[in-house]
Amino acid sequence: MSSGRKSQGSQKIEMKKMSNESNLQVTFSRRRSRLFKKASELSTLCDAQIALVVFSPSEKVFSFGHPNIDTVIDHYLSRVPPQNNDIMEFIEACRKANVCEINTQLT
Amino acid sequence: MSSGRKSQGSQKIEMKKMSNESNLQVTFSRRRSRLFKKASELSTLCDAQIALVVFSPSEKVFSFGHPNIDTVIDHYLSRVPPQNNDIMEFIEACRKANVCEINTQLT
DNA sequence: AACTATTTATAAGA
DNA sequence: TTCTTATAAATAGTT
Repeated sequence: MSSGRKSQGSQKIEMKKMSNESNLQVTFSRRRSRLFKKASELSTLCDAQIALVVFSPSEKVFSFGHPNIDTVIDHYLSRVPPQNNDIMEFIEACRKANVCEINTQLT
Repeated sequence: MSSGRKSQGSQKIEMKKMSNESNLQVTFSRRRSRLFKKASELSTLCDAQIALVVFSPSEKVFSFGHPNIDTVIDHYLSRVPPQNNDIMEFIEACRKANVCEINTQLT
């Protein structure tokens, strides 16, 4: 006769790097997409600014931002050194323009 | 006598900004902490590089990074313009040193 | 902050 | 790889 249950359902797993490479790939793909979904929901429900960047073990990059990832990253980076706003603005302008007039005198 | 059920359990909610400010605060706090937990779990289980920044509606900032948020952000930013690596390296060096020798000749 | 009914996520197996 | 299934975790509303 049948062995009964087809599955034991979700089991707790140890919080350490998964050793089985195939399982790791599946888990990464599933958890990554759900993480981005949750980030998106949080930004929608609560109007929160969010930046999320994930690199896979194979260096593929996934990103999400609300309202825009670069704006949020700029916001985060510029928050750190308040005394350097001139330079931060210059750096942001460089990155946005994708070109850098490095001889410009700012000081 | 009692009205019976104490709760109807989790109800689906519309995916739009919550109108009730008090509910929004509670939901933001709960979902934010779970989002960071999930990000941390993903980085642990799959050894993925992750950067997560969240600004609350009141501008409080929360961040997480594995192995380090600045490393991941640098990685993300430098990835964008492959033709501008000299300038990107210069910009990163500026930010890390928290000072910028703006007259340096790179070209 | 704790409770609870329900929904969602999850891991393993098919 | 996609689907199923039993279990675990998250969630929204209430107290």
